[in-house]
Amino acid sequence: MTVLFSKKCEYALQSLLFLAEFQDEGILSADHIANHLDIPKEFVSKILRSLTKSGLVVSQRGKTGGFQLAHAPERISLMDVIADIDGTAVFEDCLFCHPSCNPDAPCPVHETWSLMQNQLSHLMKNTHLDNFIPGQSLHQFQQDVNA
Amino acid sequence: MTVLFSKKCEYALQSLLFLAEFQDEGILSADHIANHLDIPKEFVSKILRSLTKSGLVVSQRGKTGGFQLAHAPERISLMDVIADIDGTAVFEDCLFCHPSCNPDAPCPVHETWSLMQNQLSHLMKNTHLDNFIPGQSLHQFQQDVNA
DNA sequence: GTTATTTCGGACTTATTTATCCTGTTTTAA
DNA sequence: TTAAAACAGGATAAATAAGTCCGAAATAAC
Repeated sequence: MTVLFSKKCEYALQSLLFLAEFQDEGILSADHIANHLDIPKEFVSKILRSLTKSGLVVSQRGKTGGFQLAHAPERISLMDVIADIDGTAVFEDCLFCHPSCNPDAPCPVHETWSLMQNQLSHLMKNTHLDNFIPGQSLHQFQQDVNA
Repeated sequence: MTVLFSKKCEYALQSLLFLAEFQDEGILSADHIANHLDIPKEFVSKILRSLTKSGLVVSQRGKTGGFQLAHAPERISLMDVIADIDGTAVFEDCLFCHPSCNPDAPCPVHETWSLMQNQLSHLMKNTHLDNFIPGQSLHQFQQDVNA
């Protein structure tokens, strides 16, 4: 039932994509974001606070407070978010091998799986928040996937 | 911290790969498998029992009992195992979209992500247990990944 | 200054996954 | 016939992930 990323990471991605899309509106509260994404408010709040700590967003306290991207959407990659929340094991570890498998004594699919991992990793690194804003071009994506 | 598949699925794959590799030795006990894979014995036992129910392996009770593949290794794909244990959501659901995203109103990476999912799905469907037995060719893999 | 609203941070609860235990049944071999 | 070894399966326990709560500090508007 696992779906590549943790719930936390999924919510983080969705929240940042939301912040990117409505960047013009300035600071947005956790409550506002949670309502629009249909995600538990307190959970979003907690996740955004941790993203604040790691520097991906900036926060403002007090009435009319909330969160905002720390950098331009085109400078925040999906990998930045994923690495911060879930880590990079999914892009590095060989899943199908017996425990003894390693680069020196690889299992038969080691190379192939590595290839898939590299493609995934490449896609995440080269996909930025701005690619999700309606109207953006898909050129970069198509190139990456077919590379 | 999620790594594509659940622990259960990972152990299932490793156990079946082990059964495929040592198919000549006939019935192997959960204890034997667990020892070689360094996985909790009772957990392996439980997983193999559920695989017995779904027909991927056959079991024999009593002293000298154990498990064996229900079909030839070349007829069991990784997808068979994954679909049985974890389901296929990871190959179908769009993770990056706002909840409102769907094929009719796709988010900007919908197509690209679908492509990645199809590649992954294709790889899992076209990779069979026999591909992991030492000495097997990698041709089929390389074709799939680069297709 | 007071009040309302929001982030901050930690403690807490709940749900799910992972792992273990125990009792029963089956089968083999001595 | 009996003992040992193994699967069957439900109950339980431990660990992790997901989600909630609350008091405190900050800030804007009145």
